[in-house]
Amino acid sequence: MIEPKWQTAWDQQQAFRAFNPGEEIPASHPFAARHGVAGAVTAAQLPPKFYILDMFPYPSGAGLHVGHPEGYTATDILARYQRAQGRNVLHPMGWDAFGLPAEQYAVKTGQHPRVTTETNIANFTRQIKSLGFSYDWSREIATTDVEYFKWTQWIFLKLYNAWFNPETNRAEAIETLKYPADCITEAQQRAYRDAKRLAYVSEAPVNWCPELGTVLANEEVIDGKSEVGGFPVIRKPMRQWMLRITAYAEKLLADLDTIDWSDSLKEMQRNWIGRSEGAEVDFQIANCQLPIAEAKIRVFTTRPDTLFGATYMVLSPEHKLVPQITTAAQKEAVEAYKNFAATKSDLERTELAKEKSGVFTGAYAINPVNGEQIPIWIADYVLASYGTGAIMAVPAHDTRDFEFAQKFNLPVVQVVQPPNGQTAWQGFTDDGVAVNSGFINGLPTPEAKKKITAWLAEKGLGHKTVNYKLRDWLFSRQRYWGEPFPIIWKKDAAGNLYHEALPESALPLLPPTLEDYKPTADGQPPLARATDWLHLPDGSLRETNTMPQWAGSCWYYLRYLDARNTDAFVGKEVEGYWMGKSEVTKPGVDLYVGGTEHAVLHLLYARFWHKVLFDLGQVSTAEPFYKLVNQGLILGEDGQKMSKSRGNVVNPDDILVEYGADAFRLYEMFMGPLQDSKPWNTKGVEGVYRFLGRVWRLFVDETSETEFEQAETTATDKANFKLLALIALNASIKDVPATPAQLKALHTCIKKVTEDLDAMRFNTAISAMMVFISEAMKWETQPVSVLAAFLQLLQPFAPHLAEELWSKLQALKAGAPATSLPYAAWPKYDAALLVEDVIEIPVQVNGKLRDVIKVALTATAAELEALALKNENVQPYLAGKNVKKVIVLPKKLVNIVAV
RNA sequence: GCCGGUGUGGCGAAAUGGCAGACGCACAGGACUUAAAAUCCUGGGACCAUAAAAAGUCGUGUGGGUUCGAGUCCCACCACCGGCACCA
Repeated sequence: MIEPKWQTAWDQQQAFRAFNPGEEIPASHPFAARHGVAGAVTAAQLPPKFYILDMFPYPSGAGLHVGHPEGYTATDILARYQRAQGRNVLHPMGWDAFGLPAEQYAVKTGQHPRVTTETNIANFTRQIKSLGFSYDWSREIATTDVEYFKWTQWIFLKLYNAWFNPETNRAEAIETLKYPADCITEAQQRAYRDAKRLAYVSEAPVNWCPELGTVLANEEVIDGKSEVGGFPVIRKPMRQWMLRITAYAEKLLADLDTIDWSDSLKEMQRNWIGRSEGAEVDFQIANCQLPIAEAKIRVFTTRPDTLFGATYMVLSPEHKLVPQITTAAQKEAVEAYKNFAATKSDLERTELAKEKSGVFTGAYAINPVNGEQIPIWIADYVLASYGTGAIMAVPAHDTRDFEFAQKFNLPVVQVVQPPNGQTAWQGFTDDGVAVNSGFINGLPTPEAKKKITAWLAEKGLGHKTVNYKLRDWLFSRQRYWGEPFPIIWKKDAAGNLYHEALPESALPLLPPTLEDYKPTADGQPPLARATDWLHLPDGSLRETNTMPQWAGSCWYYLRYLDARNTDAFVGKEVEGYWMGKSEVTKPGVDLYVGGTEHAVLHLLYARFWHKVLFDLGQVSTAEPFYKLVNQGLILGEDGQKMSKSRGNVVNPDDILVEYGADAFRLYEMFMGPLQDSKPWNTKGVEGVYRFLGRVWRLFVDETSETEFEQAETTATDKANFKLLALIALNASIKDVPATPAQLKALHTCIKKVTEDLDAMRFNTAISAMMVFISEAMKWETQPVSVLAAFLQLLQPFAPHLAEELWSKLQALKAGAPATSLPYAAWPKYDAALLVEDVIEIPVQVNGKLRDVIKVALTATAAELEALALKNENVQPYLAGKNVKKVIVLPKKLVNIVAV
């Protein structure tokens, strides 16, 4: 009964509304009372902001499991803590509501995905609200709201109408693009412009998943299978929308140093971006009919120092020079191999990876450093999409080249001497000393690289360069339940298709109503079924792809700032206040908590969008999320990952019925460090439930509670919160001054809880409160002031119980006006109250503990040494030995070194 | 293969280089009760010893090292978890 009472009260008061600059603050709101502000105030008049964000959930039909509320509880505790510390706390919640399950359900039943989505959101809302989180629900958003995805489409237009200017090193409006001299006609300029946009169309082979009926981004393909569902993925050439995230590779990498994320997460992003420094080198093709300028093959290598050891070259089967250099004799074999490589699915490519394959083209290239003719092969171990799609093979010092050379009997020439004479040079890939390498002989690898790169540059044969593994982001999906692209397709006079953006005034572009959500018979996306929608009066066609689920989650944290703004995706002043940096506030989101599964997808995409918006002057920080913490997985009671098939899923609803939200919250935090994975144990919930019971019994008079229980069982109205008034406080609670011992217990607890919350050590904070309660239970009288301070510490963890007891305690305080607990100023500890007069000092002999002595705090080093040496438990260990040295750390320990 | 992380009682865990195991679960014993539940109190790393204790020895994945002193720092190895993986 306590929990619904307070949840209702918080709702009615809008207790956790976060106020924007310029927003009307009701004088009756506790925030106004705490900070002495009311009415509309400027950003400068508001207290410093604290933006604490959860990764918003996908509202699935299954509802919450116990993993979701772990992060939410942690952020809620900190939100409440920061509120008590006097911050203006922004703590919002919303829904990542586009997605496949609702669409698949629609395909099966014909029910509109929106209906399914709304039902699921309602269920999630109920579950989340039952946990007593202090979200500002007035800012709730769903990515599927028309008013939300209008702005998602708007941001897409920003990307579409921007290009990355390498000279200024940032994105700029497409209008600033200068055309080359030979770009004259409208069509030429359009083609040039379209090729530069941050959102562009590509015809490249994509990851097609037949089972899901859609393409997937590289990041969504794991081991040749779809991340969702584990279905096979094949490569298929298709026309697709791409986002030029590669233009931001360097910034995405470099700015990791400016944010407070875990090392492992940063490392994952670094690996994904995959920067590598090296050189591009041109190899002339021997005896070639092509014009001299075109008759060369450019390769990328991180080991230019091994150039003397390049004994053959390999092109990817898709390389554009392959048809031109292949000799008549090899034509058939090369064609066959190309077909073989093209039809292989990604999965097969991975499986066949162990065995190298390839075909000789019949052509030769000239090694620029020694003029030797080396054969040119094609092989699928060289990827078309990385570097230049061609390599120089140095079998002696590259594992893959070595395997290939062994299989096809190609020559292997040593050019690096391993530093350790024992190591075989064949297949040695680390740094060493250059040998058999002409003018770089004798140089260690780093110097050899430098010297030969400089030599290549001087001769015009090559230059230093940087490559990234990161690929552009495949941004279109063949789905119904996603944001439609605000794009139309037209034909020019010559009959060529081209695309054009809708004007901003045409937003939002709604998806059409459909009877059938399946793709069309000829493989077109479901939107193509809506012929009325598809065809515009002027003969142009709408784009039928939709955006991926990531689109909505790329910027939701910005919409929360100003969720009901109809004029802009976010107001400028509002954005500046919540994301801005000051002496006390961090730039961007102060704390973002979510699962590690989004390490490279969501977090990379969102950073990319944010950087584009930053370049375009739409937001004020270069990074969206200043501090990020990944909560660990909660495993089932069997220590296995929770899953339906294992039958070890714990439903929070069941725990709530049995133990209540406060115990649930407390247990989730008490299990262990937030970042660690740990198994669920319902018995553990009982432990913290017992603790809350002890808190309750410390405060409450037993007789009155019995009366309440009787009244409750006979009451007709189960939600009659007034019955709670029957419960009286324990007679031992009095408005009297606290004793020194009581103050010491309290302030020890305040110190520990405060420090632990600052460091996000929730489990040890709870244990400190347990220690305090055990202590307080022994007291004959409990001063109101001490218990009130304790309730303030407890409030972030167990807000319902704390509020109820607080409200009763306030009545007992003579004359003091009732303060709203969530806005009561966080207690400060007084270090002077914590000092002991007599302390215990361990005494060691040769590092082993032999006794513990009690001494005055003020005992000097000399006194401690004397006490330790004559200690009777220490004496036996000194017998027959010389005391060589005595280490004395006043207030800490004594260690006697004796031999 | 490469990168990152983690190894502490029966279990979840705690410990600025300074008394290892706080707090909690489970367990055992006791109090209250006709009884049970709830609650309260007590105990608890292992070994050795003992009627019981005290004392003692060992103990933080393994093996070395640094230090007066190591769960904590360094080196090597093992196991598990996560990520990447023909990226030249």
